[in-house]
Amino acid sequence: MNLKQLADSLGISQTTASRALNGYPEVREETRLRVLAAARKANYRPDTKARRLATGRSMAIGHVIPMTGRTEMVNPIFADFLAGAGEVYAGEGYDMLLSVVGDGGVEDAYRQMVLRGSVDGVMVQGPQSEDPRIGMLRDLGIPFLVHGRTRTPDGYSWLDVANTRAFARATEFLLDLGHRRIALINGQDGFDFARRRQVGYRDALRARGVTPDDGLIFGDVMTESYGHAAAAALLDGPEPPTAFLVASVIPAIGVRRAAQGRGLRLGRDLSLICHDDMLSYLDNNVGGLAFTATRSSIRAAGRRCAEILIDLIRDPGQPPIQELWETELIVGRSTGPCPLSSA
Amino acid sequence: MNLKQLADSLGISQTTASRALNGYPEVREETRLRVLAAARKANYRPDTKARRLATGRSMAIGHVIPMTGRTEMVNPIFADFLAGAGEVYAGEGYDMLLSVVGDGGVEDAYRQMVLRGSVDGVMVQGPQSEDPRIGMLRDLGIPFLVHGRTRTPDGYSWLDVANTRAFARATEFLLDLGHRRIALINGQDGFDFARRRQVGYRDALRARGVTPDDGLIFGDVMTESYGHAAAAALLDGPEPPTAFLVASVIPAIGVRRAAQGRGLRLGRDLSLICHDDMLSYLDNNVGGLAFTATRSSIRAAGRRCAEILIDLIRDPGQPPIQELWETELIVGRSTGPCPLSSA
DNA sequence: GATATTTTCCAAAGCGCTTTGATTTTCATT
DNA sequence: AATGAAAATCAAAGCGCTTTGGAAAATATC
Repeated sequence: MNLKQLADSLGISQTTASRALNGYPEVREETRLRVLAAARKANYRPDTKARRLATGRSMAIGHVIPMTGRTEMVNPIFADFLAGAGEVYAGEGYDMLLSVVGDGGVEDAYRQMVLRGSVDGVMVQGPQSEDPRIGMLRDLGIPFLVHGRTRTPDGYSWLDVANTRAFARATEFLLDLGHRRIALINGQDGFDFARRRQVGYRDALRARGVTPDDGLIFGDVMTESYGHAAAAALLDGPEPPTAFLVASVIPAIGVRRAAQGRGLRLGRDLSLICHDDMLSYLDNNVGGLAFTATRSSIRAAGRRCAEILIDLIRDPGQPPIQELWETELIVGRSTGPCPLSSA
Repeated sequence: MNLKQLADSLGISQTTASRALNGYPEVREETRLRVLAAARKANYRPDTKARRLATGRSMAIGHVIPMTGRTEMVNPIFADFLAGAGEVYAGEGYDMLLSVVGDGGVEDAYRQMVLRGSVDGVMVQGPQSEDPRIGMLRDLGIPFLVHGRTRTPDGYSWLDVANTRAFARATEFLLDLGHRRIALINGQDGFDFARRRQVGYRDALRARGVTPDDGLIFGDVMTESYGHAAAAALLDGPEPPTAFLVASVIPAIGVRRAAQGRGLRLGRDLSLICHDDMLSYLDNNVGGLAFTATRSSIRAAGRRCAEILIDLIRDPGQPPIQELWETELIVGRSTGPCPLSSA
């Protein structure tokens, strides 16, 4: 059943039928109801392929999720972000177009989407400190929103959490508890969020007269086993840290495993603060993991990013929208005074 | 730049240009090269919106991911499955259309996609034992593939792991180690995979003369805190189990936390086997979590599901394709002889 | 060299919708 | 009843591509 058939069956023109369905005012109320009723009865839905061509809008937003490295990992954080964004898209009538590609193909995936006119806008996740996608998308002239920032975040729209401040505060919190040897189990080098977090950590240490020790700083893809391996190496080393600052609950679980495997209890023998993206399956509330954490919902970020991007699509002329979210520092049971500080 | 402009700039017809680009034989090799060169130079890509309307194929496959319950959780397992499927789609020129909807809107989301002609086929994840989506999709006459099965898996295409056998084997393994009180920390009731796993568990117990105890069986959304809560309740109860059979590494991490919080070490004081979907960020290999596990890569399943679905789309007349995957039982460090069995 | 074939190209139709510009109908005004 | 304005409808063009049914050019056959 297509529009023509529907219109014919009612003895009206396609134009009128189309207008009735799309809520245009220039159609008599009685006619509109007739059309609506017939459409419902026939289970008619306008063909998106035709509608998109006719309107020139594809009513879709592109996401590209990269598979990182040899093991082809897909960040679970992306899933919650997608869920948040997807919620908003659904509500606003947009489709989400997802492209899963190897690390090398990310730029090309975006270019394809845009050049082929498959999307009205694209979302950029996990920007590097210098990220070629941003210049490319600007050149292509497509609305886009970056979740995160680059080193010099000017001239484009983004939403980010205040990573530097979050990690500075967390570091200060540990310093206040007497910790001096604080390890940073960071995300992968190159990502700007990791850079900013390290800046916050280093600045906070220096502000208290503690010289950052490069031997305490690790950076890698944020898996459980990475957290375990890093913590194991440090704890078995000559000068183990008394506290850990960890970039995500996932490696934090690995750190905890390493600690407990050595008979160390978090919050007593060892302190840990992690950044908590509030992943739904790894809930870190009172009944949950209960890590002390800097917290910010990645799903809420996804929702807001979707809203902003749709806004950008609807009004492409406006100046860049930039939004910086503060994190909460919530105190769990994984932190405590430095056991050596009285010694 | 559109096809007409490209053709005009070369002084040839749209037809010829189209054929040259799409690799049809009825165009001189020299002409083809001219067209290809001009297209590359102009950075031309055919507009998907137009192409889709013209061909009648949307070259897209629909996925619907539900947000479960009040807390609106999105299964991280879906992310790895999507990644696997997405890989194949990209290689075959299909787009992935993702719809994120509340539990109640799943059916409607599928119906929308199909009726509006946005997709050539759809993927069904996480089927319930009786799942209305299957009848609906069959009625709609769209190619679809189910990852998992319903209770009576006839007349449609699916790919599933042998859940019953996997959990029977795992149970037997624990029985062999002397365990008799084995808890089942299952997935949520209603999902067929959970039902089948429970069947495997119960059958294996009964086959050895152990009467299943309903007090040892839990079922819920597979979060970390669920695993923790269930294990805590059991361990603090009057007759704690000596072994746990857990539906996923995520709740298994929660079980481990509950155990360790009570001074119990996995593999010595308490045994645990979980099902491992081989999530990339929660790798359970030698260096990783090292749970004894029934293992099957969800990402590989995603890949294979995509292949089958594309096959189904290309040749819709064929009989249903059904594939049952066996799991591996890999022995980690979380299992050991029942400490009470000698008592 | 004339005819038949094959190869190469083209004009035009069509995909199912939206939207423009014109036309008809209805209603208000005198 | 005549006129003008507003409301409701329609025919047709157009979105950018693919594809059908010929036509023209190149090649083969006699």
